[in-house]
Amino acid sequence: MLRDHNEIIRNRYAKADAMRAEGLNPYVNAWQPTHASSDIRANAEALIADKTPVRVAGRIMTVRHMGKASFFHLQDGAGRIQIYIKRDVTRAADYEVFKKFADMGDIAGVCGEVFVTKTGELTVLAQTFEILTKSVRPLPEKWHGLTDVETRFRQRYVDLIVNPAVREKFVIRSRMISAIRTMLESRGYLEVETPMMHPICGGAAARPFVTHHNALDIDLYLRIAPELYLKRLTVGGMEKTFEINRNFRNEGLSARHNPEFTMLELYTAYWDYRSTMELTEDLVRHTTREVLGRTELTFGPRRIDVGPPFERLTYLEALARYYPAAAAVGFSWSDPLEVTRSKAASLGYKTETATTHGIISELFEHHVEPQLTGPVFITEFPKASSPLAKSKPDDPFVAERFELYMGGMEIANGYSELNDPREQYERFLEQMAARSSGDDEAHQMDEDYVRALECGMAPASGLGVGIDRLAMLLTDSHSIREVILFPLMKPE
RNA sequence: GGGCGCGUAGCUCAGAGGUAGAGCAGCGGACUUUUAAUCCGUUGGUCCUGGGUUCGACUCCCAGCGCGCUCACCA
Repeated sequence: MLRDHNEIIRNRYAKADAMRAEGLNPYVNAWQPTHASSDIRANAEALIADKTPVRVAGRIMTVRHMGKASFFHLQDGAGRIQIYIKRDVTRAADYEVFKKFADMGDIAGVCGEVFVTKTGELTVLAQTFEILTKSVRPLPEKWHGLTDVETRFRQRYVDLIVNPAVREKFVIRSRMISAIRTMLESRGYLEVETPMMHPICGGAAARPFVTHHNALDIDLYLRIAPELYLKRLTVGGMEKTFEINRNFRNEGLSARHNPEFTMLELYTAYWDYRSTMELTEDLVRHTTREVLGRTELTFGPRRIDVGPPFERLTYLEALARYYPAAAAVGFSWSDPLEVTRSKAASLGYKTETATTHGIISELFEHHVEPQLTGPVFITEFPKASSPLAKSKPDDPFVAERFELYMGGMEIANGYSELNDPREQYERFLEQMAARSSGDDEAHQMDEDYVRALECGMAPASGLGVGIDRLAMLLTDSHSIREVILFPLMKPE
């Protein structure tokens, strides 16, 4: 791989060797800039007026040779600044270095005065020029850049060099997480870190990755969710906690799924899901305003405004509104399986799914979810699919649970936490029964978690937010891979 | 896993059963305010891999690999 050198690469390695032969280091140890390109732009008038020399460093991106003078742009972390290098101004030895050794893609340092060219571009007139790092591999061309999706992800470093919009997306992602963290801290939440390696896999319904600890000779699961550990902290008296970190699910890849993805989970003692819904709304609105400076989002053809109060619909209301045929049939969580199946069949929908809630979920995901531009809270999920959630006092089939939908995607999920140890134990038993009848995503029994609940967990409510999906919304990205720096790829 | 599509120079892309093409990049030359700089000249290829058909395959066929879209899965 590293030896597949073509003529261009061989020539550039030869230039690096030639530099060494002249006593120049093609990979210098350090070089201190005084200004970023953005600093020069921000202070342009003063810098031009007092002729203060500036030191800037960056990657040579476009070169225009004109005999005994050249223009090029240096690209640094903040943007680009044009450099003018000319024989009768630049130190003679440095001018020679530029002529003999500099290539597009090299990282260079320049010191000089700031001026404006006659075409009006802010420019540094180089008094000195140094190559700080020799680049030997040619960059993609300047017009079309790099568009090949596979190369963009496999060689994200090249993508970041030549596609400024890509960098911008990851800046937005970082600011988004920072805004979330700041807001939660200001509201008294404590950021914690819980294990990524779990002896018992729980907190969600998903297939796990399995690994092995040699010294203990035990299998461990990469976590599919931090939920059960965070609620142990609630038992321990940590009343407001959150964790922003990776979850791992051993499932297929899609535009909305990467096997490792980032989740915000938070827990608040003494709250129920209604309060958590309000917090979720604040969180999304505040973060959007903080990062984008507005509340309106463009997501493909959709316009999403997180400014006004979020709409709220129960699960079955949403099904009825967005799939009117289902309303006519009238689904109910309390229907026996055969009844639900025949109702679905009357809609022309045949399924092998073995539960009432499973069939209704399929209809919801297929017919309703894509239409939920939102922001909209869907509430009152079936208890049978929410084994860690508290049920509604007045409806034994429904859990106090909500999900937030935006852009046709599930963004967040929250509920009132089940804290009755006996009921939790029984729900684990039901999950184990489902597991032994073939549902390999059902929860495992977690005896210690039940023991923790036996100590008494204050009433509490929790929230999970898909950070990658939120980043997709804030950056108008339609694949999760656009907001994950190094998405999973098959090895080359 | 199924279906559809793609894989040609460093990059972006044409092409076609009979010598492999362009632009940009690169290399050589002219040019001291250019910015897709311009002008002259020029190098560069495992046409994804392996089989097959054929006098001849980059092209057609089969298989594989990688990628994309999509369906399934992901409540």
